[in-house]
Parts: sequence; structure tokens; C-alpha cells
Amino acid sequence: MSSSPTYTSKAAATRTRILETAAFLFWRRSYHAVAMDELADKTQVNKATIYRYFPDKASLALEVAKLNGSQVQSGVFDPIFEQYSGAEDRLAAVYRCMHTKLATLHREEGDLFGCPIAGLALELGREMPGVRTESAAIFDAIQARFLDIALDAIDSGKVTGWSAEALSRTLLQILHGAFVSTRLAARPEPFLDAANASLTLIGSKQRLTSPSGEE
Amino acid sequence: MSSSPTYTSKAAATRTRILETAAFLFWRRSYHAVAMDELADKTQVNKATIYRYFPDKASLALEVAKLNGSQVQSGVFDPIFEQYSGAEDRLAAVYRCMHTKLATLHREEGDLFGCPIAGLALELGREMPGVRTESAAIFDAIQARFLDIALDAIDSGKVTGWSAEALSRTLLQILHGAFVSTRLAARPEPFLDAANASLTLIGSKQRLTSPSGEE
Amino acid sequence: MSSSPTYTSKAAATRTRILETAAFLFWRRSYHAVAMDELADKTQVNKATIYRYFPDKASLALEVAKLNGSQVQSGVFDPIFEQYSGAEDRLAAVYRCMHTKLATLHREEGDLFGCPIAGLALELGREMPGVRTESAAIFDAIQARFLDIALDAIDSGKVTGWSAEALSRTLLQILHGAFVSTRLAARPEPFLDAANASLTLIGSKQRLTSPSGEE
Amino acid sequence: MSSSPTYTSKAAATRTRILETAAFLFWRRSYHAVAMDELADKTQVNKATIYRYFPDKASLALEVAKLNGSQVQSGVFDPIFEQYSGAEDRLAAVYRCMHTKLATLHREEGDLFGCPIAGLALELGREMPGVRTESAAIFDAIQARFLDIALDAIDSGKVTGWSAEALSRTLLQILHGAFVSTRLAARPEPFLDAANASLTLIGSKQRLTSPSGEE
DNA sequence: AATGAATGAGGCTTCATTCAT
DNA sequence: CATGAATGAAGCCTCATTCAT
Repeated sequence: MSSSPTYTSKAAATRTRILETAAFLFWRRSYHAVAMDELADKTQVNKATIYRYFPDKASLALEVAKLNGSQVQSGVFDPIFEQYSGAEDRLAAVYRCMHTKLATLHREEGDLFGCPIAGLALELGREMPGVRTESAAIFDAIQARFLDIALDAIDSGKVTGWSAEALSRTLLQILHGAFVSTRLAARPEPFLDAANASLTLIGSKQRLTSPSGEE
Repeated sequence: MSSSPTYTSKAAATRTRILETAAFLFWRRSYHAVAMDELADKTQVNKATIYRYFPDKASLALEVAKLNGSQVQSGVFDPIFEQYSGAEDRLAAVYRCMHTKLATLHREEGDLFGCPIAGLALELGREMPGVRTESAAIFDAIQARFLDIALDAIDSGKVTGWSAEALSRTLLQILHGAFVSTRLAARPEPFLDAANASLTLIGSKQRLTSPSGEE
Repeated sequence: MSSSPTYTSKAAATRTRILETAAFLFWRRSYHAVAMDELADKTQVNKATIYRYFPDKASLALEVAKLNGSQVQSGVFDPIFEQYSGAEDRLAAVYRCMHTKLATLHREEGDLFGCPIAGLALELGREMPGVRTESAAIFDAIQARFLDIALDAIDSGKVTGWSAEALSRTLLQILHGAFVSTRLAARPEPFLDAANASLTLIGSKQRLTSPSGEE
Repeated sequence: MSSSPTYTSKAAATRTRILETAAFLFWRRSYHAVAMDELADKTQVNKATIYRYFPDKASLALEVAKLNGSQVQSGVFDPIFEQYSGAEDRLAAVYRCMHTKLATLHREEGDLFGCPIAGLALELGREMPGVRTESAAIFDAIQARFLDIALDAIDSGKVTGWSAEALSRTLLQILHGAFVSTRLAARPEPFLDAANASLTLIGSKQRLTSPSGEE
């Protein structure tokens, strides 16, 4: 899961704690806004210890990107694609799942932070090519999931005038847009619009509405 | 056009130069990645001169946001809404215009930088509420344009199952998503996908294709 | 009164305004705490204009010191020594006069600022020998007044065990101490203590009490 | 001895070195005239290290004030009040002690710098209320010493016409005045005048004269 | 394997001062 | 004369990083 050598389990735990704290903080406040001092504080670890596990702050960013990428697969797409089949159900389930997570986050923290992967990539892509590459790979993998859905939808004859490729790219873009809107508005509802736009595009009449009934 | 006091023409020119250079640099490399030193260098102005016109770096960001907001209206929506009427033509024209701009930029600089307004807002929204507010206002104005289009499309009977409100929100989200994708991929083509998704949603069969025939 | 060339009366008025504003501000907030920008603002004069009348900030300080020195003579010692004779009456009158001024200032501004001459000299003596010299001359002149008083008191046989020189030095020191205390405490009352100590030393039984009756 | 957390001995040594250097420099050249760069140089420490121990320059000033306050008690009043009893002896001893210190300083450095506590307070009282409060507390403690002396003197019947309170306030003012005069004149002798004025006020016929016989 | 202590480079801002009209 | 505009130097502070134990 990482390019570093293996560690004893306690060391691995420390490394994981650092990484997850970094992911947490970078997501909420961006890479540049989080100082190594604060990361050390919040991780309850000495700053020099961080540098035992990660050569520098930049590689922490890269590892965070990888972590985020693997979590979106294992936490969202893997289980949903296992449990559901069919373009509509899968797409609806993906959005329902994400919307639920965001709604919880919003309730607990009063704010939303956009897509952690795109966030890092947008902030650091220019100065850290590795992050750009990594996030490109992650989004390729997500787009591959949407390609499954697109092919399925086209097969079923409900979509016309779209290549599966273009449709999958578009589904990904809509997801990006939803994350941007949730962050700008600090509200989770844009995910419902995005879900419905996506469902519309794959020819579904299904709609997602807020479970709590609010718009 | 700005909340600052007015200046004689030479001062105004300096102020404008600073502001536009800042807009240029912040767009390409983000607010935090651009130091006041570099801004002074690139503007060919002493650092202290910058502080004659802007009380601090943060208010530069705010003025840049305002500038970006006024430019997208005066440079894209105003002329297009004057020249075109009808949902389809207007939406297509907006995307064609933006795609052209991005393609040029891409040809000249070899890279793309996303939406300058959303970029600043995503980077600074948390630490600078003013930027968040300003960009919210800008995107409200853009969404109002999309609402015109949505109402028109619904009136014409080509769209079913969408409220004009929801449709306009969705159109804005798709635009956000397109910008994210162009930046991540460093290619302008995602704008074509976004254009087509948007046209599809307003019930149009029109399609945008790359003028140069690629992709 | 100044080493500068003579000016037309309007220019002289400008120069005077600058100087008095500087004296006002330096007294209240110290030389280093007052920027030339603020001085220009408060004087309603362009900053470059200040530099037409004063070669640099340091010489402004020197001129302020001179102004303060001449004002304490013309505003306090000259009239009092003209009006009163006799050690006791003169000394009492000096303190009564100063206490009244300070009480007024305290009522109007809610704070006190110490001796303007000593203040500048203490702040700048090290880096600006001219200010030290000037303030030394001023305090020599004040001490000369006290020497008059001391000689008078000794002549009258009320003081024993003191040379007139030492007594005059001491009276000046007590005045210094009073100013320090008023500034530290932001209250004018220490002047009453100082008055009484001075009167005691010159063998007087006279006492100064607060006109308002408060301690 | 300070409100800061405790440190291991090496850190404490560094902190102490910084603090004492700051006290040294602030005394000689004032707070505003000493840059953090110079303090780092003179302490042989990196600038960032200073900020490990003191959150900013202002709190350095406050700690310096506290240090000065504790040193005047432990270095002057504590031992003298232990060794001597009786108003006259104590007062004379205090002034003899201070005069000796100042004479040494004057011999070694060719200059005198006034009261370090009052100096900071006069310079910073306005902009840093904490320093004002701290120095007020320090001078209250010193005045309490003088109150002991005043009560003693009044008890012994040598003083008439003074309340112990007023007398103690006056003794403190005379001390302030002595410090001002030593700094303005760059000579220690004013302390002798102040000593004699103070002794006179408490009804003593004792006199301090320069040990070396000059003046 | 981990920590407390230290560092050099660089960030933002402000100052006294001068130029050009 | 007077002003608006501009500047170089310097000030305070913070960051990512490394040293020494």
C-alpha cells in the first residue's frame, strides 16, 4: 500500500496515525494551511518522528492522495458494485452513499470540504507532478466504474447520442461539480442535483431526494 | 467597480497592473504559492507600492475575486446573452466561447488552471470569509443566467421532470465539473462533454465538437 | 528660534503646524511610535512637504525638543517668576500651575504622558546626541530657576545642610520623578506629593492639596 | 519564576540567555531600538529559536519586566532589609547599593540607562497594557518597602506633617527622578542628591557622599 | 526508535525617504 | 511650492527541516 519498507506493527500504527491525521487536516484546511508542527501536535508525535516515516511534507501529500484513492474504492465503489447491479441502481447507490456521508459530516462539523482527492490535486498538481499523476490514476479508476455504468445503460437502450466513453467522462465531471458546489455552499444538497443529472443522462427516471425531506 | 477610493489615472494604471498580475498569478499558481515579492517583481513595482493600493495580501485576493467575477460577466455572459436568444443557442455559445478561450490558453501555455473564481474560493473560503461571500455572489449571478436558460427550456416544453431552479443549479455544477476536469487533465476537451451534457439536460439535440476535429 | 531659513508667513504657518503636531504626537505616543505618514495625515500636509521643512525625522525631534523647552519657560516659569517672588510662592505656583495643566489633560484625554522633554531625551538620547544636548540645556535652564529658589530659601535661613546647587538639582529630580509617576499611574496626583516634598526641602510648611478635594 | 512551562535544563539555559540578553539590550537601547535579528545575534541563537521560547517580541518585553522586578527585590531590597533595620540605615543602604552599582556600570560602559523597569513601562505602557500592569505591581512592591521605612520614621517621631502613605509615594518618586537624572546626565551622582533628599524627608541628618570624593 | 532543541530561508508588512510632475 | 507616486531597507514572524542525544 506504500512504497516504504515494512515496519513493526507499532511503527506501522504510528505511520498510519500520522497519515490519517494528515489526510484529515489536508482535507479540511488544505496542504499549505497545515504546518508540520500542527500535524505533530494533533498526531501526538514528535515532529522528527514524522520525518522518520516520510522523507518530507511533499511525500506525505502523495501518500495521502493514495490513501484517499484507495478509500473511495474500498469504502464506496467496491461494496456498492458488489451489492448492486444495473446502471441505475449502482449510480443511485453511489450518490446515496456519498450524500449520506456528506450529510453526516455536515451535521457533525458544520462544514464541507469538497473532494479530498481533487482538492489536493488542484492545490498541488502544479508544483508536485507526483500528486497529479496519482490523482489522475485515481480518477481514471473512478471513471472506469462509470464506464461500466455507461456501457450498461447504453446496452439497455436507454441512452442515445452518447458514446460510453463520453458518458463516463461526463458522469465523472458531474461528480466533480457536485463536490465543488457542496464546498462552496457548505451544504450537501448539491449531491442530489448531481445524482439526478447523472440519472437523467443514463436515461433513468429515478430521482434522489433528501431523506429528511428538506430541499 | 471597486470599493477603493478613486485614483488619478497613473495611480489607477498601477493599481490595475498589480491587480491583473495578481489575478494572473493566483490563477496559475494559487494564492499561497505566490509571494508578494514575486508579485512585485512581475508587476515591475516595489513591494511597498503594492501596499499603497491594497492594505494586505488578503484584500488583494478579494479584489481579484471581484475582478474575475466582473470579467466573466462582461467577457462571456453579457455579450452572448445580448447576441443570442433561446436556451440552446445561448448555452451552446457560452460553452463554445469558454472552450475557445481555454483552447487558446492551452495552446499558448501548455496548461490549464481551472476556474479562477472557484479556485480562489476553494483555497481561501475557509480562512477568508469575504472571498467566500464574494464568490458566492458571483456564482449566484452565473446561476441566474442559467436560470434564464432553464426557464426558457422548460417553457419550450423540451424539458420534463426538472424544476427550473434545480436545472439551473445543475447547469452550474456541470460547469464547475468541467473546470475541474480541464485542470486535472490539462486539456480543454472536458468542456465539450460538459456542453453536451448541459445541452442534453435542457432537451437539446445540438452537440459541440472540437473545431479542430481532435478527440 | 530655528536654524532654517526664513519663510513667508504661510510657509511659516505650515512649518509651525507640522512642528506642533509632531510635538503633540511624540508626547503622547513617543517618537518611534509615530510614523511620518501619520504625521502628514494629522497635519493635513503631504509627506513630501514635511521634508521641505525638516531634513529628516531626527531633526523634527530636535525641533520638537526646542519647542518644548521654550514653551515650558514661556508658559510656566516666565509668568510665574514675574508674578511671584519668594522661594515658597514661586515653587508652589509652579507646581500648582503644572498640576492644573495635567489635571485638565487627564480630564480631557483620560491619560497622562510624562514630561515631553525628558520623554524625548530618554527615548532618543542614545541615538541622537543632539536631542540629548538640547534637553540638557533645557533642564539646565530649569535648574537655574530652581537655583534662584534655592538661593532664596537658603538666604532666608529656612534651609540648613544643603548647598544651593545640590538643592536645585534635587528639586529638578523631584520634578522628574513626579512626571514619571504621573505617567505610570496615569493620574495627576503625584504632582501634589512632589510639590510638598519640594516645599518641605526648602523649609516651607505650605502644602498643596487637590483643589477638588480628592486625595 | 515565570508563567511559561518548565523546560529541561538545556532549554532553560537557552531561554534564560535570551531573556537576559533582551533585558540587557532593552535597558541600554530601548525595546523599539533592538531588533529581533540583533537579539538573536547577540544571544548566539537562531531567530526561530527565540520564538520557541517567547511567542512574540511583546511577551519578551513582559518577561523582561518581570525579571527586572524580581532582580531589584532579590538583588537590592531583600538583602538590605534583612541586614539592616531602622529607616535611616535601610534607606541609606538602598541608595548606597544602587549608587555603587551605577558607578560601576558607568565606569565600565561610560554611560547610564535609567531605571530598566520604568524605562520599559514608559516606552511600552501605552501599547502594551501588560507591561504597564506588571511595572505597576513592581513599583507597588517597592513602594511597600518605602512604606516600611516611612512608618518606622514616623514612629520614631522624626517626621512631622507627612502621612506614611504620602511619604512612601514621595520616596518612590524621588527614586524615579534620580534614575531620570542619571540617564540624562550619564553620571551616577544624582543618586547622592536623591539619597540626601530622601534622608532629609525621613528626618535623618545622615548624608551620602561620593566614596571617591568627586563631585 | 523517538525526542527536545535548533536552524536557514523565506513570508508579509511598514518605515523613512525621494522622485517626478 | 506642493503633491501623488514610488522605493530600499528593515522589522516581525513562521515554515519545513535537521541535529544531537
